[in-house]
Amino acid sequence: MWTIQDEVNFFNYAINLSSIENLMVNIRGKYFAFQPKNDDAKVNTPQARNSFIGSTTEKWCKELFSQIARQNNLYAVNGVVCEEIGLTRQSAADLAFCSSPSTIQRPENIKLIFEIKMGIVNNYFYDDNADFVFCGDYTTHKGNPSLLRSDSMLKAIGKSINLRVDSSKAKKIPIIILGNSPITSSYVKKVDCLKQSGVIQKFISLYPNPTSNSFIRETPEKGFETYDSPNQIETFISNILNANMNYFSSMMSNEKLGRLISIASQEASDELRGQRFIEMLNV
DNA sequence: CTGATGGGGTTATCTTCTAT
DNA sequence: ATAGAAGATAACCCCATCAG
Repeated sequence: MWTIQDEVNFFNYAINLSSIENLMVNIRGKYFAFQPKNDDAKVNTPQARNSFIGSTTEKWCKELFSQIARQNNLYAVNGVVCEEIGLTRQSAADLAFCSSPSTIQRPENIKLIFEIKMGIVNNYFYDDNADFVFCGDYTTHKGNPSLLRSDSMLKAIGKSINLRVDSSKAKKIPIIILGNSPITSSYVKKVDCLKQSGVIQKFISLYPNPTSNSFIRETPEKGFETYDSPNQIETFISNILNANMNYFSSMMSNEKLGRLISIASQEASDELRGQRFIEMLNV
């Protein structure tokens, strides 16, 4: 799971590829990951670390999830492209479970899509020994990491909707959002509604203890959950991979809906009735 | 060049607190 | 009871990077 050590590792890795000026903000001669909450210095904060942290968290998730993928006879792949369902080269899937390790995939070989919205959560400063030292959780600095940002939530929801409306070929692919922070109270109802309506199967925080203050650990309908262990993730992922679900949506009159139901009801089993109904919706 | 993505800094607006 | 401060929210903008 996500820890302070992962964030320290990130800075130690990135400092070799970049400079401290590109990674941290200089406040009166001292470098910080974020400006502390009560600091009033007018500082110019670099944006250069963003793409570093983006690629790092995507690889981090691949490592965490690849074992689970293999247990299900699948591969965890970063940057999956599938034009048929709207995953272009410019807007690939951050991480997906596929039946082969290739980044170019056919829709039927993509079994699960992850959208990753993770970043540096805690604050750090750079000390005289060139070490990155923890100096407070996300409540102590001015940044607003991961799923706590409203527009990160909107981006995640938007990308998921893009997949859902681009073609019906993605209807069997569950979508999961991965973060490393809690969510705000204003998104509690929304994530449960997104789960209920099938657009997004779950928002997950991979950071079990982001603060000692109280925070939203999960929502009533489990549209958002904070996971404490890889075991929990494994159970959830295996269940969702075996559920054989369909995404469907529409806007139609009771009459038309009733007509479809009565046609579907002539099939011989629940399995076939469900299948027939979904087929009719996708015309 | 354009346009998209990444995380995240900034700010207008609204709500809540605090000191009269 | 009320004015102003402080805090929270939501959405805007930023900029490095990459693909085409």
